[in-house]
Amino acid sequence: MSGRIDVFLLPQGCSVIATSVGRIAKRESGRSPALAQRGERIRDAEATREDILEAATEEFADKGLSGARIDKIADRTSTSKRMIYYYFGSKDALYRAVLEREYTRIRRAEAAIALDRLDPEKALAELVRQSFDSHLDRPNFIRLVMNENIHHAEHLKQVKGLNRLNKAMIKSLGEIIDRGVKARVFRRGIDAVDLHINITALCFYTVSNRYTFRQGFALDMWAPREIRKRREQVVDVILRWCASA
Amino acid sequence: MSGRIDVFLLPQGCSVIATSVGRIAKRESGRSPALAQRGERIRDAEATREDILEAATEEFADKGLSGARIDKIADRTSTSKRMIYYYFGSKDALYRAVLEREYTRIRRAEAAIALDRLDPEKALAELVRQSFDSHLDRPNFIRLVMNENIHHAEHLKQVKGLNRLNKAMIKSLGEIIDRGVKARVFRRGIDAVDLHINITALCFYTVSNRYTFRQGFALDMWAPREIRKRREQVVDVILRWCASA
Amino acid sequence: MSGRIDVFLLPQGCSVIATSVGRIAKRESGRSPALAQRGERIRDAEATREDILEAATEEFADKGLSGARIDKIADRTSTSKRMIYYYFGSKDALYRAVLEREYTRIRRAEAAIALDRLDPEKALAELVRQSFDSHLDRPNFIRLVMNENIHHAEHLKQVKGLNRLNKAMIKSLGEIIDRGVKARVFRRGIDAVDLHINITALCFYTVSNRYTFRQGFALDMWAPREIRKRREQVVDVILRWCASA
Amino acid sequence: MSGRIDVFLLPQGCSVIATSVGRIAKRESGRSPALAQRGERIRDAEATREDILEAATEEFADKGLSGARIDKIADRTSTSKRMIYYYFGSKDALYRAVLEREYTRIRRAEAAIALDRLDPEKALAELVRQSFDSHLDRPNFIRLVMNENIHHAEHLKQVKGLNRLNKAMIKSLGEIIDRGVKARVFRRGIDAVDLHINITALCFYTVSNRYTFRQGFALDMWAPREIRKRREQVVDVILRWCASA
DNA sequence: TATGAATGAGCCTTCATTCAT
DNA sequence: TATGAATGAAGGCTCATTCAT
Repeated sequence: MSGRIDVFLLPQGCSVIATSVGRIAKRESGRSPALAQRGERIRDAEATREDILEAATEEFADKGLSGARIDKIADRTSTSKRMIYYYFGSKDALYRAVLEREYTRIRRAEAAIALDRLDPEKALAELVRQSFDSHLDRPNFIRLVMNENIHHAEHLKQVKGLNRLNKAMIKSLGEIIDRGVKARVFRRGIDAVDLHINITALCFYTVSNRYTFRQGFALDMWAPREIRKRREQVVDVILRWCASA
Repeated sequence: MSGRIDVFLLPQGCSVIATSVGRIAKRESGRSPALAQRGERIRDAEATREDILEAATEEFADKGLSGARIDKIADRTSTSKRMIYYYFGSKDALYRAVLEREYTRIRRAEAAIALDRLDPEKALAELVRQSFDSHLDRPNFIRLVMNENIHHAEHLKQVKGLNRLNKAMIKSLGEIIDRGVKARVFRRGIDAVDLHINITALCFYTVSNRYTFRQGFALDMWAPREIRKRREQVVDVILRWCASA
Repeated sequence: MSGRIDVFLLPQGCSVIATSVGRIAKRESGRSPALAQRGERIRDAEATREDILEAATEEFADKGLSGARIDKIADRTSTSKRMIYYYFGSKDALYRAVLEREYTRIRRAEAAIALDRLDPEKALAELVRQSFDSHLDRPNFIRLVMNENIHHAEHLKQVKGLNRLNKAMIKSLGEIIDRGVKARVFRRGIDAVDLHINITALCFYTVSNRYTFRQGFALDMWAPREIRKRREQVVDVILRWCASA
Repeated sequence: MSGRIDVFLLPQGCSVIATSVGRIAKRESGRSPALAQRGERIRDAEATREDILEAATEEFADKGLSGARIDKIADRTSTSKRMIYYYFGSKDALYRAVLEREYTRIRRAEAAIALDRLDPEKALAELVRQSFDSHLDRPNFIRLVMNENIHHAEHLKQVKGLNRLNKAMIKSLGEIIDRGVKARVFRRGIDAVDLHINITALCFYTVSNRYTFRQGFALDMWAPREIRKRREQVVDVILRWCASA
């Protein structure tokens, strides 16, 4: 149950690694009854919280904040509606908890170290691929981000410690650029934040606008064949943009 | 009746020109009384419809379909809530009317002809700039598109005649590419649809993810200075991707 | 344009003859233009009234007073909703007009004279059959009567001159009874009003409770075969009740 | 919990016994606190349901489905409008629940056994009297049935298990007829269903058409004196119809 | 006589939230 | 920690009716 390690470029421009935390098992035995009970209680509480958050994430991603229904969330849950209020207090607070969890679920990328061993072009290509896959793997998160942008990020404002996450990513990108410039494979003057924006824009759009695109072009950007082609194209766009000469 | 001519790359990939139709003037003179009276009636009805649509566009873009309030829309209007139902029948139908209007308001680009006179690189650069500006000028439309994507474009499906709009844009891009390849300034093998996706992704993202980006980076992509820089950067990314050698 | 002559036992116990007044032809020629125009106007007005009443009768019978929709009535009409108000003033007034028309459309039965020539038993049998058919032929009227009873006949109260209609019927029944008693085929002591109630009850129920009966018995009382059988049975019940010995 | 035992001839032809279940008392003692508490809860819910149904029956009988007002129903209740939706979901569903309750509230007639001891004529007379009284006692039910017939029983269709109720009544009637034929007091060839229709028609009409009758005849069929007379007359009509010779 | 546009009142229904146990 | 019952506020929508021409 390690969770897959997952490099992610935050839509706002942060490369990270997500560990998909599975639901904590409800009961574990082998302890003194009292302790076990207490432990179970705690675990149960955590499990219930997780259960609710999981259901809420689906619903909020699907319907947006106002479109989501507490009743529907409760239905997807093994507990009752009342518990949602017991644990989270209100619909808005639950939404913020979902938002926060989705953002903080993403962890720093130890994998970034591995990139150091590759030559700059391959490192950048690999980073772009990982970013692309990370976007593709979490459409619910993308939808939550879209939802936040529609609402001027008014709820995200109340979630703390976001920009900390981005610094590491920018640093990684900066290092790769520097190495590339020294190796004369990348041109001078590329800003790490700009690079990040361009990578993310190309990745994000592929996931975010799937449905309206399909409506206008009768072409599904998510078909396996299209996706493979698109991923390499994004790599191509980025590498050509950075290339020297 | 000119309105500003507005090249627009539909998020799904269509370059067009939008003519922002303002509210039709209520009274025009110089006709026989009977006809004028009849004309006024009709114009009043049309004006009321437009009035409602304008208000609804704001509200729906701001709050999404379920978050929008008919009462709020009525408040922004010079008429009453009842009239909304008189003209549109239901909230959903009003939403679809807004969607349809926002999409069909965009017209074919006569300006495309002008691009023919420029050399391929300048023509492409100009097209990208126009696309960029078109996205920037219509944040409400962008938000409606985001909203549709969140909801799997289920409402857009009911709007007819969308892909027709895209063909012209793809054709324009294809012609520019061809000219560029012949002039040996663009490399071979660039697909017009791919080019369109890349242009749109970079433009769309700049507008769509403004708020979450600002939250993560403490940087406003829409500040005039940033915008000017970003527009040229998008041009740069695209031109480098197409460039030969 | 005679219309069928139609003996009817009013649900409250009145045997009458209805002449189904068809819609008045809209245009007749052969007069001076001015007069013709005026005439047409008048006829048109009458025709419009009839048109509306016809449509309203259907709707009110089908949905009841509160269930009926002015819009629906207007749709069934060749004129507009506005005209309904022009001619009748309000929904309630229209309903009363429908009620009054349905009741007064029924005329005295000249056919009753014909019954004089038959011997008492045959005369009574014939009267019952005519009553039965009259009920069967006008289900809309039956439904309006049911509706009135649900609402305690509060609207019927405002319709004048009803009981006048019943007197003739009671008189006819009385005469037949008298003849029968004299001829020793009917027993003494039968009250004409009671007789009328019993006839009407048996006829009315056959029409009025068709649908709930069908639901409870999976048997359609209106099937041609059933109807024929039922009609003779009603005759039988009444004759046996009146028979001497 | 006895309720009055009430032989009823369903308007579609079913003789039954109704037990008018009043509102269940809110508190009963003599149990363990926990159980009692749980019990009270359940009883409260049931009591609330009953309370609503009782009020709704009045309103629907009085105004019909579309004429009835949820607000008015709530006003007659000790709870709120919101609770109506909590328990029944919609106005239509509430109406169906009322219908179902009114129909199923009627139970099989144990009293029918008692009829076995009477000779056939007295048994039939008694059955008719009971049917007559049952109709008289439940004018609201009669009005609901009328309402259903106006609307082609479209809501009754969705209520299950109706015709089961009728079988017992038809059986009882059949047995009495058979006994009467054997005893040579009834003639041969009387169909139980026909008999049932005739009984019900005469009873139903007395209740259903009270108001229009009063309007046409200036005579109240429900006046105590009239009622007593009418009841015996219905018995008379039925017995004469069945009589041998 | 006729018509399309407009409207206020009120109705059915939903939703997030809290109470009592 | 957990639960079914209860609720006020408000939202979408409908309806008979009237206005302006």
